[in-house]
Amino acid sequence: MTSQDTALSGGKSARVRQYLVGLIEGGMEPHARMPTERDLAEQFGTTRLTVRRVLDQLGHEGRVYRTQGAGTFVSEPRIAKSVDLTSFSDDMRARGLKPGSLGTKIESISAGADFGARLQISPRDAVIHIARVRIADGVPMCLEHCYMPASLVPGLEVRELQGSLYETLWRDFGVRADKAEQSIRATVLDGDNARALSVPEFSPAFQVERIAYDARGRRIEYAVSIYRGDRYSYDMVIYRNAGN
Amino acid sequence: MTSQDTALSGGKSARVRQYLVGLIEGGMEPHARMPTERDLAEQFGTTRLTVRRVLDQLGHEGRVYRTQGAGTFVSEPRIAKSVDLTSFSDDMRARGLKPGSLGTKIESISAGADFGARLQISPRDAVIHIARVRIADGVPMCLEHCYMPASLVPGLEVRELQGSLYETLWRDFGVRADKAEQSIRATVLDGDNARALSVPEFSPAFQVERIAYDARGRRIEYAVSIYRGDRYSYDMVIYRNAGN
DNA sequence: CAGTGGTCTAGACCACGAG
DNA sequence: TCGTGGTCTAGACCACTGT
Repeated sequence: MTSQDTALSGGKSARVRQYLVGLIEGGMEPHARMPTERDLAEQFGTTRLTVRRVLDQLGHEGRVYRTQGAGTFVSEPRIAKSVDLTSFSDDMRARGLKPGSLGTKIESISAGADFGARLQISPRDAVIHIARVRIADGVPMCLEHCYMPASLVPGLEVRELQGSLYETLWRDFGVRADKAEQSIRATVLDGDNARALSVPEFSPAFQVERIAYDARGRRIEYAVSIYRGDRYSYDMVIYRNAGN
Repeated sequence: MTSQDTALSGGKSARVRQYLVGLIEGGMEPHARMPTERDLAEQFGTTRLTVRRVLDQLGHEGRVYRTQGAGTFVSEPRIAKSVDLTSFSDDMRARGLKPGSLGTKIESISAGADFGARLQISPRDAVIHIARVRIADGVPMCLEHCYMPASLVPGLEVRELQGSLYETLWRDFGVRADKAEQSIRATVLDGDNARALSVPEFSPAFQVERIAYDARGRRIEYAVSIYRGDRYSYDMVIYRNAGN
């Protein structure tokens, strides 16, 4: 849909990206200079434009920073990549933790006005509701409620949900989440939620609401998650845009 | 530094962007189709690449969405542009509120180990500390502590800080914030902070830490802000990236 | 000054959506 | 089938950094 997809497809950008990510993760020191755009273009038999799209994207993800006239440099690793659409599983693995779930429940309900509006389906359509406690290295991190049009995931079973929901959607149902709108709010945990996350009542937490879309713009998921505030932060790189 | 700057400079992208933002804000209905890339390129005497950079950027900002084969469409307005580097003042004005400050204090301190490291200056260098309660339509929204190398803002006075700090930096000191690394945490308000924001103790809040850079990569600001959780949310559009 | 990233041109072909 | 956005080519010139 935008240049992000570059690396998903089999284009040249993908190879350039893999190479550069390999460099970054494979031992380049922070603030070390990356190869120049022109060198990379020649090395991969492509043009600067292609290389630039990849480097700009890596810049957005906070993995490199670029300075006109000087070069492109490896960022310090502390900046996370929270402005990607990632599954909880991938997120935890990227942090070196082992993701898992507790007490996964699946039910089918009718959408009603609320979920109907959010998923843009009829209020009478069936919706699959998945509730899970997500854990990392055995520690509860997040309470997750996910709602999907039942027509998208016929016959979804609990046992398919060991790992990443998005992986399951893609592997078993050919549905791919490409984009999402996400809203993050600050909240405190009430008794039930606090117990489920093994933290004291009134602990700070994030409430994250998300609507995910596939490449055709169809809404495929509405999710509400509660993340422990003591274990989570959102780290991002932001740029100044035009004054509009 | 990246394509964002396009619209800051006087290039053709700027004109295209202004035109498109004008269309979006000037009455196009949500989900209405925007002009095609080829039409825009012809209209502005430029190429598709230039138009595409602008449209991709607007997509990232959540103002339009794009579907291959179908076109580019205006987003529903509810998605905010929180992944921009904006000042509190601009942010509030974009929401239709009148920004202001209460109890602004400026002091000069020596950086010490902490601010020295964060601003990458010597611990003995002077640092300007600005503390303010930011208000919108007279209502306290946010507590802001901002630290800048004193050498960047010689002679900065309280009276210059009526509006946006970033505007003051640019207008009076030629310093422009182009990029920032930002970390958002969930927290609860203790007594003093709760009183300053006129909310009950233990209310949920965001703690936002930010290091701002200019185009040359120099650190120009370290800021810690506490935002009321009941008045604030972070809304963003996120895309799925390569698997890496 | 040489070399880097930033912007832009003028095309091309492909993948996909809708009629 | 036609028009859309997605990817890519092979150049060009400019702005800026660092020596």
